[in-house]
Amino acid sequence: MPAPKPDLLRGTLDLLVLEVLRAGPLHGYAIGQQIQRLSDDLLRVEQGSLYPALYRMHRRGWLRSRWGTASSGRRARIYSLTGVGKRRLASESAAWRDYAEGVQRVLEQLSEHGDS
Amino acid sequence: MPAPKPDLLRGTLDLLVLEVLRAGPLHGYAIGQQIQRLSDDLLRVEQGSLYPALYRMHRRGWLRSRWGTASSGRRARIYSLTGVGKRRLASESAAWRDYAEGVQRVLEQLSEHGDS
DNA sequence: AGACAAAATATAGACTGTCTAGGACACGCG
DNA sequence: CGCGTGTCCTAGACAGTCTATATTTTGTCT
Repeated sequence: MPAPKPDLLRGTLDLLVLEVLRAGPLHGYAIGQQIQRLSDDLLRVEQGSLYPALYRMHRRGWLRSRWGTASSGRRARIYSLTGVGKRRLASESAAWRDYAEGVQRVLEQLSEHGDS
Repeated sequence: MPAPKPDLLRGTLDLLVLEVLRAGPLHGYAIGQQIQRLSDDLLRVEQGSLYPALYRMHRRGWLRSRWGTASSGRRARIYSLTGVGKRRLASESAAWRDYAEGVQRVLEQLSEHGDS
């Protein structure tokens, strides 16, 4: 059962939320499930992490929100990307790729032949 | 100039240090430079992050340390992996791969065709 | 109908780890 | 002899996730 390292989630949660919303508006609870589903259960987001993250991103203008109805019929706060959010998604996405690439290089120890 | 997202480093710094030390003992200052070099400058670790991380890992028994001499001739604290550290490297490495894989799947949105 | 589980939002407080911003010391070189 | 730089060290600010708990509404089971 996932939720492995809090410190790994930190730094990627925003990216994950933005990416999930790229496919269309969704409410908070569903966003969490979608992350879990899309990642084939490799990732899990606790509610106590998700909601504060959504407020933060909303406050920063990356998300828009309105009250609506979930597919289950219950009331829910529906989030969608703003223009700023879309641009943010692009930059977070690029930052992640660079970072992951950097880690990968260290793990493979490709460089280093001792020039100088 | 790197050092892009503190929150990305968090969760991988331990892994990076362990991995660099896998190639052999090294002192703190050199570990930081090695991470930067191996990653082709994609990654950068501040001293204020590195030293506390080394103490933490030492305290947890992942690293062994002794006073020695850097290649420059100055005194330096040389770190090396313990048995626990090697095992830790393996598990951190696996956790990273799983996590990165999970993020990748979300970014590609491969699953989900809307069955139900 | 009534009870209970599940969906969905919400929040407080603890905890942990990185950053900025310094300071200290030793060595080598001009 | 003084200065730069390699090297170590630390305090405090800050941000974000976790655990835990509460609340409301809907659907389901007997």
